[in-house]
Amino acid sequence: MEKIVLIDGHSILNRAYYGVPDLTNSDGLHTNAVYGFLNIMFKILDEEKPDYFAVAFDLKAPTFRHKMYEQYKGTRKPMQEELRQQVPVIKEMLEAMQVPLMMLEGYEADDLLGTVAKKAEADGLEAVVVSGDRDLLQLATDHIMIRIPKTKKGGTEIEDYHTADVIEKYQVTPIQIIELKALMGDSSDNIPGIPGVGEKTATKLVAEYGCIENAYAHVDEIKPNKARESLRDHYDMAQMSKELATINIHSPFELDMEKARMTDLYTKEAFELCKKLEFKNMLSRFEVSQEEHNHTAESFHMTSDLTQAQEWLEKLKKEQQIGFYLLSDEKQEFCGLAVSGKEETFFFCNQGFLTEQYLTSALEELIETAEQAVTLQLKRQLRFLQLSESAKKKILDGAISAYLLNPLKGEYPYEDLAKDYMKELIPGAAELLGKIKISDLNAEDERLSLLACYQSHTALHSMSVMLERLQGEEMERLFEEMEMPLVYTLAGMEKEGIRADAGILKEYAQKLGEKMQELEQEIYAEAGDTFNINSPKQLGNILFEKLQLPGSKKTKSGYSTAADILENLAPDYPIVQKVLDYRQVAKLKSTYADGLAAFIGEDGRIHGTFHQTVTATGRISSTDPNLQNIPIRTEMGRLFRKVFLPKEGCIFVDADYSQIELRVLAALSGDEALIHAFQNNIDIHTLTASQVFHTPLDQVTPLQRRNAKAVNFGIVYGISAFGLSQDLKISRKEASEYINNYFASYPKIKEFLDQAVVTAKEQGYIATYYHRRRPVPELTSSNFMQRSFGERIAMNSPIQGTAADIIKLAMIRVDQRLHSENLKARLVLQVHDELLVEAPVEEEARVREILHEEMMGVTDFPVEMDIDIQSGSDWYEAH
DNA sequence: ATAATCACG
DNA sequence: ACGTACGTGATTATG
Repeated sequence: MEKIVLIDGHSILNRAYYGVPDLTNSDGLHTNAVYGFLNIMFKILDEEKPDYFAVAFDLKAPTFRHKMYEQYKGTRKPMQEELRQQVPVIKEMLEAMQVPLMMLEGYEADDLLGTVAKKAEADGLEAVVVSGDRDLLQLATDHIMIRIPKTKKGGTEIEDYHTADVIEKYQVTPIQIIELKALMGDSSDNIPGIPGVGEKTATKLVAEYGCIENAYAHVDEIKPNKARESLRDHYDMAQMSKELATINIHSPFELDMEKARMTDLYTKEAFELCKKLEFKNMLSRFEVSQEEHNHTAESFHMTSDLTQAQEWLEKLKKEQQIGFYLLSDEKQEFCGLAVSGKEETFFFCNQGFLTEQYLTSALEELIETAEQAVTLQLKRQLRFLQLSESAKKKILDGAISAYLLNPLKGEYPYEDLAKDYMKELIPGAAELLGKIKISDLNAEDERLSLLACYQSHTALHSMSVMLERLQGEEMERLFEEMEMPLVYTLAGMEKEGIRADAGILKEYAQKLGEKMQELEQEIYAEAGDTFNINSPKQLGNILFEKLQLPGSKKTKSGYSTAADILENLAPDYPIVQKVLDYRQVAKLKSTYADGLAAFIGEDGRIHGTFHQTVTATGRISSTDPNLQNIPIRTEMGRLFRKVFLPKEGCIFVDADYSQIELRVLAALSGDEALIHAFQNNIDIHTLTASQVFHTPLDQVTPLQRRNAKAVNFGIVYGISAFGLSQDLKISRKEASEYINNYFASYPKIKEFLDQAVVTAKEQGYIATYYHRRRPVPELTSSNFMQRSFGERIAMNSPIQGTAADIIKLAMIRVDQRLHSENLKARLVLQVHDELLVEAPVEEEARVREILHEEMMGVTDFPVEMDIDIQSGSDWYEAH
């Protein structure tokens, strides 16, 4: 049997608009709705494989049905501008794909869909109607299926309805959907309905009386008094609603079935439009045009031959600026080298005479010869290279420059750089490789070449644009003098790693395991049931339902069992304390005891990864494992620091900035009181306590100091009375009193924080002392919560970011000193305000001096940076 | 894949 | 009235 698919254009476009996060192409054109529409359309067509296909749209002029409603209600909601501008785009796309658009003056899309679907059914076809609008359910029969897509996170789910499905879900026949809608109304479809009649009552009425007219015939019998009276009072409304809800299946519209016959959607015009809209993962659907899609690849060449390679390398030596990319596989094994000149890119396979040794040396030479060399993700490649200091200075990393230009993206794959800075659409790694692993490919596989060449090509050709932008935004020095040198420091730290004792870890794991079992049994005994304590859902049910504990709070999926809630209950309920203990022990065992052990390499050291392009503020992050969140706040956790040891003959020297963020705040704001306090070594939390609580300095109680410390934290986080009240478990009123007192004592800080918000609103971004930018799009949100979030970001980012800049500069300087003074001591960890150095015992004194000089010497603020230095034979002792 | 929780600064 | 403190990453459970 032949089949026709009909799409409700506006309805699906609307669904897509709200279901797909905002997308724009380089021209600033919003494309999310079009993108979502096409995804839904392709999915449906792939599933249905119809013989005919058309899309219905309303015409702009108000239709009869809407006019009627507008008289009643006065206005209609205007369509959002971002959505409105996408309507002509999707129409253009469909026309390019030769899909007929069904439109008729005076009729809604619903009417055309109904008319065509019924006609198709009568002609012996299967019809599939796709809409987000449940009104359409009235069309369902055994041969007309209504499909309602729901854009969920992670994909599109579609609800399908034939007659039986409608009855099952709504307890009424499809045609009675009209009655149902007329009674209960539908705000999204502008049907008023009967006041006071909701889904329940409407369903009951329809089930009982079949239709509205019959319900009115028996209106005296209707049970709920309210509904009966409302029905009586609103007879005219019921009639109008029914008319509004009824789809006209006899509209004078005829679909030209020949034009609707499915042909190839993937026309040249559609391809061009997709390209313009930058729907690059849709381009793969256009098989015919794939070659054109890859036109840049025409300038790529590969070889495994030594003579050929030598010839190409000679050619490359004449280039002033080169791009390069050392390709490695998942196991970090060398796979080949790509080098780009102005016109062409060459790939050298890891094959025959072209060994890793040969190729890396060749690249080192090329970098020496060139004036500038550009790559992406340099740090990964440094394991293969030995560069002179002069060579290091010539290299730029495009992923890092892209991060500086927009630190909110999180990832900077080459295809994004090509799109954003070169207006080139090229296939990404996922598209090139699919699920294939690089290590499974032959050394001469063309896909390896393409991958490396695209990286190299993009690095080279995007950099000029990015440099210009960086210049314009005054971040050139940040890039070249801070971020690029830091790459080498971080690479050194990763290569060095940090020694960790597997034996001690195993011992802790054992002990923690025993403790866990103990607690587990005790918890089960007190709960009178066994359950999975690690499951917040099960735990919440046990605590707040079975045991009826008070103070439950909501989350999206049940009760909150977060620590701050449980801590309130712990003093009164032993089981809660045990759950908290269990959680702590379980965390320590899984993340640290077992977790860290898995990362100890054959050399007895952990080689984690530091990320330079991840955080929004400019901080470094750490993974595999995260070495920046090793426990310290509880003694049981702190013991893990005894696992981290210096190698034979070495000692740890640990230096951390004291109060770096508050010192930065003092410097940036110029607040005299705060500057004076730091200059005179006054305990900052005690001072704040004395100001906030109007108490003489020498009479501040420990509790007051603790609370003042929370206020200081709050200031750095972008203060809010609510946040502070929550943290200190005090009323919002008290919290805002604290804050007011604080600002009265430090007026320039208030000025500074207010100015940060104003500046961020004006410019769209906020910057650190060293010009690092963070965009704050949240500030334009119409949502109060979002906007407040943006304000806190604007207050916090320059502080956190400037502190991050300072320690980055310190790292570079310390690292350079260690090298230039030919010391064996090496930087091994950075934890945001702390540097850990592994030093031969005889170098300890020198290293302490260097740390002191370089960490303090970064800034010349009116407030000096201060550091604490300690040494020890493990990290526990040294910090 | 996402949410909840918790480790750090 | 709204409903959160800023920045991260790993683990576990669960859809």
